[in-house]
Formats: sequence, C-alpha cells, structure tokens
Amino acid sequence: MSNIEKYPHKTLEKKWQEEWNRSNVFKSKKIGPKKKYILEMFPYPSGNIHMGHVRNYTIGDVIARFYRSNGFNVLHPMGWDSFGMPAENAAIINNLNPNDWTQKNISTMKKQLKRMGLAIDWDREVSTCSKEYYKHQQKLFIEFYKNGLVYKKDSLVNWDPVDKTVLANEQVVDGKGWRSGAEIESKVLSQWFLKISKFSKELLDDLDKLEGWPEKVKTMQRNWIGKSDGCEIEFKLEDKGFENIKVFTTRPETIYGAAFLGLSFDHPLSEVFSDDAVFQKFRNDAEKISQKKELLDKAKKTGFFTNLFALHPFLKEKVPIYFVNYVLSEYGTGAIFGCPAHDERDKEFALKFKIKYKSVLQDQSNESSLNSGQPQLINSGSLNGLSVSDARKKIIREFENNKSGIKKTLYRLKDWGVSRQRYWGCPIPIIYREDGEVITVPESELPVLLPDAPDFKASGNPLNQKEWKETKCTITGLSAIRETDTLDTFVDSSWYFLRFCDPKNDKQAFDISEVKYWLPVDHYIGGIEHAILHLLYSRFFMRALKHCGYNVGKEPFKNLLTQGMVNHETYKDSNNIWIEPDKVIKKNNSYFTADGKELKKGRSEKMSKSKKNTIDPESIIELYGADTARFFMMADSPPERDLEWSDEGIKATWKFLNKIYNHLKSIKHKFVIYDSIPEEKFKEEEFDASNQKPYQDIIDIVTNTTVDIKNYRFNTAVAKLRELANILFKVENKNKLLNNYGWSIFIRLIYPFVPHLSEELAFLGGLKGETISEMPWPEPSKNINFMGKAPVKCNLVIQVNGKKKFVISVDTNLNQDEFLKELDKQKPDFRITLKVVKKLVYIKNKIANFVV
RNA sequence: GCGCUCGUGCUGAAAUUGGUAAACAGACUGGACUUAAAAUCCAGCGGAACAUUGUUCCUUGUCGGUUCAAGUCCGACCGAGCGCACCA
Repeated sequence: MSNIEKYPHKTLEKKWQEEWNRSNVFKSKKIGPKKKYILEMFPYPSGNIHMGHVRNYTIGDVIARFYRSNGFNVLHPMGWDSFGMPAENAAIINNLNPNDWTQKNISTMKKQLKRMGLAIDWDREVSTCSKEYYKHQQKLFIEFYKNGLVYKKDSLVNWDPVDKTVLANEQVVDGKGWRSGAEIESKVLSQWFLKISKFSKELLDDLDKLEGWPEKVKTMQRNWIGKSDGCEIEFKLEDKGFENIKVFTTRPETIYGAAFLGLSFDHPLSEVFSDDAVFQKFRNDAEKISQKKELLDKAKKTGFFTNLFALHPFLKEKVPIYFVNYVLSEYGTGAIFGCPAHDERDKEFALKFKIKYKSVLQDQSNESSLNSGQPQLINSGSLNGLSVSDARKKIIREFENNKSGIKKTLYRLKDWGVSRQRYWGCPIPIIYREDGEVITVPESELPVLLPDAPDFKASGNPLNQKEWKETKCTITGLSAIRETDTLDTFVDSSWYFLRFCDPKNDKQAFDISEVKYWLPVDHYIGGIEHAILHLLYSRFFMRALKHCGYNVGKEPFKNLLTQGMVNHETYKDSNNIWIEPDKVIKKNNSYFTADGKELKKGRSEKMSKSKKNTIDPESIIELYGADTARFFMMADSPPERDLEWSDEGIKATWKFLNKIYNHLKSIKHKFVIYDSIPEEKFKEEEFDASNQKPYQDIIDIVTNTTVDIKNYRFNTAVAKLRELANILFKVENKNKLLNNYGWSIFIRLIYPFVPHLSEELAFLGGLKGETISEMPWPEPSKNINFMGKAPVKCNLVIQVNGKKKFVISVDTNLNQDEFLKELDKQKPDFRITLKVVKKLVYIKNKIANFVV
C-alpha cells in the first residue's frame, strides 16, 4: 500500500454538499444592479447523466461560482425538459405510466447532478411536464393565437413513420428524422403553425448584434433563414385566356437571356392539364422525387412542354412555357425564367429540350472584360455595356416603371409546425365546436390536463379517444371536440429561461420585473446541435412575446458557448461488432479481446451506447470524486473543442489533487486572507530578493487566471494553477509567510473548478465561520512595485536580423543608451562582432533587434 | 457549388497588441526507493550537424508577400471537420 494517504473525496464532498445545502448559499437574490444569469441547456430526463452533461454543467458551474465570488448576484437554475417521446416509447414497451417513468428519472438524475457539487439554486427547479409549467404555456399559446401568431392550415408535412408524428423542417436532417433516423414521408395533414416567418428579417438582421455568439452558429442561422434579394417578374401570356405568370429571380439583369419559363409540377397552371396523361406521368414522377432526398440528388432534368408561350417584357419575343422537375413549389412563386447561358440547371434543361438561347454577359476570358475587371452586359438592349450591379439596379427600375416586376426579398424560413400526434406533450388548448367554430379554451378552464391513465394499447394517438376529447363549450353549452394534437417539445424549451426568473408564479408565466432584472442570460452553454432549432425558436419567442405586448428584450442569450463533445476510443471485431474499450488488451500496437481475437481500432468518437464507448460518470465520481471529474473536464481542451476522454488523464488529475491535499496537510499550512497586495504583512518577516520572483509570479497568476476564466479559457487557467502549485512546491521552506499566502491564493483560484477540495483545504488551514463560497475572489492587480524596492529584473531578447541570439537579464525600463551600456557590460564582444549596424529596434523590457 | 472553422511535437494543447515557438499535461525512456511490483520522487523527451555536453543551424500544411521581426497580418494553393444546397 502507498505510504501517503489517499484523499478522502467521498466524505469530504458529502460534507461540503451538506454544508452548502444547509447554508443555502447558492440561493439567487435580486438585489442591486450587478447580476449574472448563467444557464446550461436543461437536460431531458432520460435516466442517467452522461459525460456530455458532466462537461456542460461543469463549465456552467465554473462560470457561476466565478461570478458569484466576484460579487455578482448569480442566477444559476436547473430544470427538466421532461415532455417527449422516450417517455411514451418506454410506456408502450414496458407498460409504464410516462409520468411515473419521467419522475423516477428526474429523481435519479437530480441526485447525480447534486453529487457533482453544482452551485445551483434548486428552489427554482422547473419541469416542463408539470401542469404548473404547461398551464402557462397554454396561456401563451392562446395569447399568440389572439395576436395572429398562430394559425391552422392543411399542409404537406414531414411525417416520421417510426415515431408516428409530424416533424418541423428543422427536425429533418438529410431527409431523415432527427431522432428516429427514419426516411421522412410527405403527407397532407391539418396542422398548427407558429408564425416565425413574420420575424425573418429581424431574426436575420439582429444576428449581427450578437457579438457574444460563435460565428459558426450565426452563419448556420443565416443560412437557415436564407435571405434572397431579387425581383418578382410578371409574364403575360400570348393567349389572353390565361392568368399572368409570376416568377422570382435574384438575377433580374439576365432577363434578356430568358429562353423559357419553368413551372413546378403543382403550379396553378397545372390544372389546365389535369386530363393530359403525359402531363400526369410527368407530375407523378416530379412529385415523387421532390419527396425523397436521395431521388432528388440523382434526378435528371426533365419537363413537359405546355405549347403555351409567354411574352418577354422588353423584347417582342415569345418565350415557351414548360413544367420542369427542378423548380420547387414552395419557394418563391413556384416558377422561374430559365437563363441557360448563365445557369447550369437551365442549361442542362435547355440542351435536353433543344431550346435556343443566347449569352447576355461578356465571356470572362474575353480581353475587354479583363480590362475593366468585371464582365459587362451584352445582347441586352438598354443594359448593354453596364456592369452586373449597375444593370441590376437599372432593370429593376424599368420593371417597376412598366409595371411588369417589383423588387422583392424572399426568405427560406418557413412557419414552425408545432402539432404532434403524441400523448406526452402539452395539450393544445383549442376546441372544435359542433357549430363549426374553432375557439380557445377559456383561461379559467386552464390547464387542459393530460389524462392520467392513457390507453397505449389502441393504435394511434392516445388522446384521440372519446372520454378525453369529447367536451362541452362552457360559454354556449354546445358540445365540442378537443384538439388531440400536443405541442412540439421545442415549444417547452423556448421560454423556460423566462420561467426560471419567476418559477413559482401561479398567476402568470412570469412577472415582467423579474424578467427585466435577470434577462438576458449572460452565459448560455450547450451543444452545437441546437444551433438552429432551440436557439432560433427561443429568439422567435422573445419577439413573439414583445409582439403580444410583453416588455421583454429581443435577444434571450447574450453570450453563447457551444461546448464540444466528449469522445472516446472505439474498437470493432472482425464481424464489425463494437467492443468496449475497457475489454481491449493492447500488445505492440495490436488489439485483442481476452480470448485472443484481434480487433480493429477505430476513430475516437462521441460517447454513445451503440458504439459501446461510454464511460459512466457515476462510477468515475465514485472512484475519483466529483472534483477530479470536474477538473479533468476543464483541463486539457478548450471548451468549444471536442474533449478526448482518457483513463490515464482522469487518473493523473486525481493524482494531482491528491498530491495537493497531502502536501498541504503535511506542511500544516495556515490559510490567510490577504488581499492582493499584502506588503505590510510581509514586512513583518525578513523578505529578501529570492522571494521577489515567486511573489511576482503569484500576482501574475491571479491576474491571468481571472482573465482566462472570463474568456472561457479554462484549460489555460488550469495550466496556470498547476504552474502556481509547481512554484509553491519549490518555494516551500524559504519563507513561511509567502508560502501560506501563495497556497491561500491557490485555494481560492482553484475553487470554481474543485469547490469541495478548496473548501476543505481552507478549513484544514484554519478558516472557521466562513466558507470559500462566501469569500470574494482575489483581486487581480497590475504594476506591482515590489515592497517599494528596486524594480524587478526582466529578460531581454537580443536578436540579429530578427533571429534570437541570446537573452540577458536587465533592470526594467532601461532607455536605449542604458541598455547598450548594460549589454556591453554583460557581453563585451557582441557588438564588436556585428561590425556595421544599420538599424537598432529597441523595445523596452522586451526585445532588441540589431539589423546588420 | 456556397459558407464557416481549423491545420503547431508521439498525443491533448499553449503562445495579450506581430516580439524567446512548444507553457501546462498525457504517453514514453532512464534513474532513486523496494525482495519485487504498485505508489512516490528525480531526470530526459521537435529535428539535424559539429563536437563530448556545450555550440550552431533547421522547424508551426505548401508557396509567395508585407515587416527590423510572422504560428500570428495579406494573397494563392493543398488538406481536414462542420453547416447549407436543383432556394432560381
């Protein structure tokens, strides 16, 4: 057995968790102007926490504890995104009640989170599946409805055949369900929509103001909203018996190159051909490929000629009209003008149908266009000789003058379909009366509760049953049917950060003064996978609330940190079956199972059950303690990058903490609370020049660690803390006072990362009646003038022609002449060997470059 | 095709405003302690050359540019990851 004591992480962590609980030190108070709202994306209660949670919540906790120590009122709450399909699926498979299943998971995961030692105000806990929460959500839905932000319409929807529900566009990834992975089918259903498209412009423009968001997330949202500046052009038909055809284009200046019109298969004009068998064949094929991404990618351009012609708005020419299979019905007007000379798709189509076309832009390789730097318009009437941007401006004016076109901006963002044909979600508070009226449930009758004991044996939506859906309108007494769809769970998470500000309010979703005080969330931490889903919906909700008259800000999250995944090595056997890494035996770069079968080592991938490379946080906390797990999570990689899990890494982290604990115990350190410049204290003892450097280092580390944490650079903050420990191990016996001071600073700086150990070390060092959690952060300071004595020495790099030659140690703040004198003293030969010096660049305290 | 992010040792990585490249770790190697192992402690750890333990040179994907000075700024190219995409 080892001769040093293993540090008692279990008893120690339990002790401090109980102490924090007892003193209720993390309760949020609404006093004074300085606040910080720290939030991590709340978890879905799936059963147990995983390493991704550990990383997410540790990052948030470090930030929360840091700002609390820095004198801010911190709101750091936790809740549960507790509606959703896994509960229902578990219920169907194991014949459980979804609510029981969910509550059990919440209580397990709450215990696990508490063991991590998070500084959370648990009094503010919310759970989206509780009627106290969804009651307010129903009220908000009704308000949105009354303010024109909710509507119902028949629409072609994304149908997930595995989860048996509709998905929003954002939830379909590469044609597959984001959760089930099933091929998504198209289906017409009557659906509820939230009018997110009303705010397309704002949602896009305001991204520029979100300075605290990663560029990547903003780009993803920009792409998703998809703005196109262009022009809507109206073509008259040669045969007066038909309506004009509107097309949308972002390149109106190429109008003189228009060789045909292309319509989508379901364009209104298609009705004319409903009896035409050839057209029907085309239409069926086009419809099919539009529904499956794989078909779409492979499909060749094809079409159907209508034998109709449109008139070119400027040329007296006829333009043939085709139905084509590559124009989307839901974008723009579902019609385009084809310009084969300058569009690859139109070119492919024109070649196939032998449509004649001409170029309207100078060839890029042509000499005259090279001279001017940009191509000019040709064959384009009044536009000839203009650049693309000038021609565009001019042609839009001409369209608007002869009333054949209008400038227009389109957005790709569509309204948010929120109907889900599932039981375990928030009921939509709408009833359909027998007289045909659709009305909202009166406020006094809210919440519309889910039935307690649903019957999952019958197929389809359990709400779609007589006992629950049949009701009466209390105003008219007429009988009515309840809406049986429930809301998408992304609605639940679109306002939970508002509810945390005032979680117990029974009368309203939140009190505006509470929200005004706490919002926006100052630091929001979560996975990149919500870049366009949850984060866009939440931004929409704020604007929707504002539209309904709530005096809330526009942006919910001021700073966003998207943390990377936790990865772990993977192995497969010869049958491509995943093997747990801890069952792998390594021999000279080859890998085997216990019974000798050779394995292939795969890439390090995100921990997942299917790849069998997960590590259970509970067992890690059991073995090494929460502090070790937390410290390891923050130590190696920057938070936004992926983190590689390694058994050696976690072990080495534990060794470091163990070493600190045993060392401080053995030297019987005394915890002291000097502020940043404790010079008077130090005067009491002899304090010679040998202590100057370590003292300076301690001060620098306070400053730099503080800056690092503020900027999310936790890995470098940890490196500096290790550096400080290394310095203090060396300093140890030279000066007791400096040593105590250094370790006391260390204990306070390491507090956000390993709070239990920090508290315990201060306690062992004699801190009584107060805890580190209640103590202010050591104040970073600048320009330390050491004990009023001579300024400190510094290293000066001597370069010749920009290349380092050597380093000398000199007094700080020398001017150039003083420096040269000092240089000659230390290296008498150096300047002689240089011969001719053309130039000397001298930067105080940093560098001297001799150019020869 | 369009956009974003990023290329640094064996590995994770570090390097305020351009100013000592590789901090802090992991793995590895050697040594001390031990009957032995573990634990712990000490030392080494980008490459090359000359030389016998110090000196010189090279090194941040490639090529070029700006500068006294470039991992950092600019341009082109190569490569990786992610997002969007028949969006007119």
